[in-house]
Amino acid sequence: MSAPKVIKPTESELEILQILWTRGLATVREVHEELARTKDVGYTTTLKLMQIMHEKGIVKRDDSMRTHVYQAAVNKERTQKHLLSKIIDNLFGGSPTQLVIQALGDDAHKTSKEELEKIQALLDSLKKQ
Amino acid sequence: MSAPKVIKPTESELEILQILWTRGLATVREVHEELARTKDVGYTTTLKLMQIMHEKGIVKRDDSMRTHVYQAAVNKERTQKHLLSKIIDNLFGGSPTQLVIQALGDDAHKTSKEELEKIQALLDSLKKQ
DNA sequence: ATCGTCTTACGAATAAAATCGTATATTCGG
DNA sequence: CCGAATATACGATTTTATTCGTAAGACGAT
Repeated sequence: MSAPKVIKPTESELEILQILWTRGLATVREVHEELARTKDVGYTTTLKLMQIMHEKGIVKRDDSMRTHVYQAAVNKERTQKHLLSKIIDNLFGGSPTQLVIQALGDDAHKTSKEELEKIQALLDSLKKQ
Repeated sequence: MSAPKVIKPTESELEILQILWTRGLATVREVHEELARTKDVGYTTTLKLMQIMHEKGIVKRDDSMRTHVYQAAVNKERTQKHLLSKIIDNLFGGSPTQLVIQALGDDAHKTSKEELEKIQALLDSLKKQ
């Protein structure tokens, strides 16, 4: 009867989750170095963030070693879906179509021919139902 | 030479913007009553939020009357695109395709046949280019 | 003119997020 | 063994967002 855990990572937490989702396992140092490539942030800040995420249950960690090893504790797709659903409500008045249209028209992220085909395939299968 | 203004409304601000985008013009009272239908919030909270948005330049207002009349000062599509772009980076590793796939598969917002057709049309026109 | 209502303004309390300094422990090279 | 480097823990500060109480002015009805 446990309520489906509400997932609401902050922006910073999302950055870290992305790294963990990609790498699977990672130490604070590894995560930090990846973060530091794109933003100016101190090591202890990253550490603290990951500790907080651990308290919240967003990440798991193996602390049997001196250097702890972290991994995401929340499912990537589920988190994406959850947040996206909120954005659809918040920003697109509940219409996923509007969101899709804006996303495909986003000049900052050109969609390649191959990707269009992928979407086409999904569209086809949705239309069949 | 003005830098393209960075638009970063908070969640609460977004709720208000949605109302203003729909109505065009609205008083604090009108916005508040619409907000109050879905969440429990005090009038002065709404007022304050809209005042802050005014300071930030997110909304304009006509204060020639005692009851001020507000309207959005930021463009809807541009704001959506901007925020979406950030989400694509933040949550989908830069791939709009992934976002589209998740959005179309969102059970909380079933996509109707008509909407699928709309997306199909957009897809067709993108493929031509 | 007065009362009750509605308005904005303003300041303050609370909460949440992000940042970092310092302390302490562990490890490793020499 | 000793010192430098590296790790975590912890607390404090800063920043941003949210919420609301209170005051003061304007308005309308009586």
